[in-house]
Amino acid sequence: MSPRRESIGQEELAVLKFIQDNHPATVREVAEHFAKQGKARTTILTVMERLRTKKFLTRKKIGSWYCYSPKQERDVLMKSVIGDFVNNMLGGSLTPFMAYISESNNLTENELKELKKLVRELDKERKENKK
Amino acid sequence: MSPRRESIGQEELAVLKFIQDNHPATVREVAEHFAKQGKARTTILTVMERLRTKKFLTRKKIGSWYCYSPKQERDVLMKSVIGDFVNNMLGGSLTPFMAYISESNNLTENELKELKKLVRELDKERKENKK
DNA sequence: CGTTTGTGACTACAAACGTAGGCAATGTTT
DNA sequence: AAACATTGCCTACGTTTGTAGTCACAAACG
Repeated sequence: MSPRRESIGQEELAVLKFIQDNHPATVREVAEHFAKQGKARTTILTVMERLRTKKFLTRKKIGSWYCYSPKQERDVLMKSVIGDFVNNMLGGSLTPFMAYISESNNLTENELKELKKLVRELDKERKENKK
Repeated sequence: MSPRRESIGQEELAVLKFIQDNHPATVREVAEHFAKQGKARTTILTVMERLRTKKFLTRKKIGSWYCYSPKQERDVLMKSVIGDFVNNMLGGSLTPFMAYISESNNLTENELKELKKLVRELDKERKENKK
């Protein structure tokens, strides 16, 4: 009876995203980037090793240092992060999310456009499945 | 430099939701409900007290025992839970969320209907703001 | 009134995450 | 080769969340 969420934390995600955009990456490269936010080199190292334990990263020795690469693409990762959130926190329902979008007017022009496209697609699928 | 996320955990949210649906509630009532999931009475007590510390619950002594009530309505709470998630994990962008909805076909008939309504509303707002 | 039961406060512990220091091995520079 | 820098491993500590035990006090019951 202990918390075993086996998920990913905020900082871990930040590091993982950076590596997804800059792989293969050494610890030094990643640490240099996050040094701007005051993070110590060993902090980044620890996070990266934890991400490796959790199977979000792989590493390979090239020459005399390790190069890390992501196991999954950005969109696959985000899908699972969001899926966990929806299941664990929203109880699987998307309704609260729509309320959120509707009440906090913070959709960009582009996001609204995407949303419309999404609705069209879903609608089309729905009709095809109905046939 | 420590994690100060000041948010709400999965189990805490479950307890809070139950209280929102059944307030005012005593610890005993809540504990009885969660006993089905094997939770001990003191576990629920601890969670409820933590929720009180975090200002999600208030309590009032009625007779000789405490009655707990939520500080906020369900939709307000969910809005802030989702807002935190979007800001902390998605970096403020809703795009990944749309990708999630689009790829994991798990919208109910009703959710799709809500989504369409949402788009119509947003569109109308957008046009009015443009004027 | 004494015993049993309910209730709440306090304490505790494990796991996950964020953070980082120390140190040894390896690489670089003069 | 000696001194200095880079890199990786191990250990550690604070906070948050999930879980629960102990204990004291209050209430109920016989």
